[in-house]
Amino acid sequence: MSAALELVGKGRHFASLGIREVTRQAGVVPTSFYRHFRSMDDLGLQLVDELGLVLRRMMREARGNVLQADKLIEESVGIFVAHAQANRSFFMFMAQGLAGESRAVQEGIRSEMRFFASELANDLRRLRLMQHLSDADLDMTCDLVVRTVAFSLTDLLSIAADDDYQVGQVRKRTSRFLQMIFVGAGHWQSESGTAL
Amino acid sequence: MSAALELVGKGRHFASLGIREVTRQAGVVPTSFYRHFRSMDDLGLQLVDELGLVLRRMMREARGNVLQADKLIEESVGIFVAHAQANRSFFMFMAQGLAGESRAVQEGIRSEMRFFASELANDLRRLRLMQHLSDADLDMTCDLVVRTVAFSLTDLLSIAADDDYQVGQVRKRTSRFLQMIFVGAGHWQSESGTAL
DNA sequence: GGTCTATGTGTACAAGTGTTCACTAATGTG
DNA sequence: CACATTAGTGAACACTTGTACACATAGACC
Repeated sequence: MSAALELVGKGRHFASLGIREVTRQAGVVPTSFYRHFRSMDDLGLQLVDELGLVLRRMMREARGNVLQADKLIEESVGIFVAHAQANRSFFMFMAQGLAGESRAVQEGIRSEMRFFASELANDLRRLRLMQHLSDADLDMTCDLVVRTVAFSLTDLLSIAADDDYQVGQVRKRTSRFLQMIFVGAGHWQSESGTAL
Repeated sequence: MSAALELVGKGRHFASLGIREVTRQAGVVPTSFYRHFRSMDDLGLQLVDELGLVLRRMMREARGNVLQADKLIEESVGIFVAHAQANRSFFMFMAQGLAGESRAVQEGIRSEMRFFASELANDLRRLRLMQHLSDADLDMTCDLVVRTVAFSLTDLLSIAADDDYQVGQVRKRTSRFLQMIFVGAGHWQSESGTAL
């Protein structure tokens, strides 16, 4: 699994990896592959499971570190970016998998994102934020937030990991996106029938 | 090029396609490939160019058909969904390419999206909408809109093309996302420093 | 009609592919 | 200690792959 991630981290697409290639990178003979996985799709699925762990660690850290509510967005985005940088290959795999060729992997990643969104909704409830929104509307908002962050991932992964200026730009832009979404959420319902 | 698209439409990932496979699908001998393309990456780049045409056709239709401003979002999303359905393989290629393994294709698609966003901004200006936003803020808003729609693409492409109910759901959800964004844009600046 | 260009064909080759099978070394458990 | 399980090995198989080269054909243009 690490070997596959390393190859992805080097710019390869998961869908184009072969069994021999992965085992070669792992410094192991091709037949050994079958001791652990039935197929490449299987490996992909197990990677999705591990991705879930990475995301949960990230959530835990975010919950611990975001203290003052007025910088909630900036700090959360910062933590996200930091984790994405620290686990670049993992997040590349995630970005690839969303439109990948294994339906199962695709669904797995999608489900991780749903989980993430619902946890975010719970956190907002716990913090007594956005209390005027119905449950459904809060869920929708969080879904939109998670999608927006996920898309920023592709920005982040397409620039050099050590290009601090560009990374800063991505962080700033993502924060503003989220601010706009939350401004919209703040004025939701009251006028959701008007304008445009 | 059509052959490659057909394979993508069948669920394959572009990055995993080989020259022989594509030419086989095209009903032509492998060596013929080199008459038209230098490599698979090259083929991908030409597909991006053609994708640009598809997107422009879509914009033109949207501009022609969106008459009453109060249904602007619903109608635009409807047109987008219709085009995505009619050119499923093309849009699959686009979704794949965003996190694909060819840097050039990636950048090409990204650039098409930027163009799309800037055209959208121009249209809004022409319609005298969102006039309280600075140019930069309008651009940002349109960027966010385009990203949101692009992400909906992955929802759309992951469900059966003839599942009208689910397609309707995607359309409805996408519209609500955009509404929320525009509500946010409508209240931008005035209070962009407050709350959350 | 002769020539040029674009496209496609057939053969060939070295290298890489997924999978199988029988074998081996290490590990922890009774 | 004996034994079962787990992880790794090496050789072999039938294919598939990218690419090179010389050759064929059909249409456009003088």
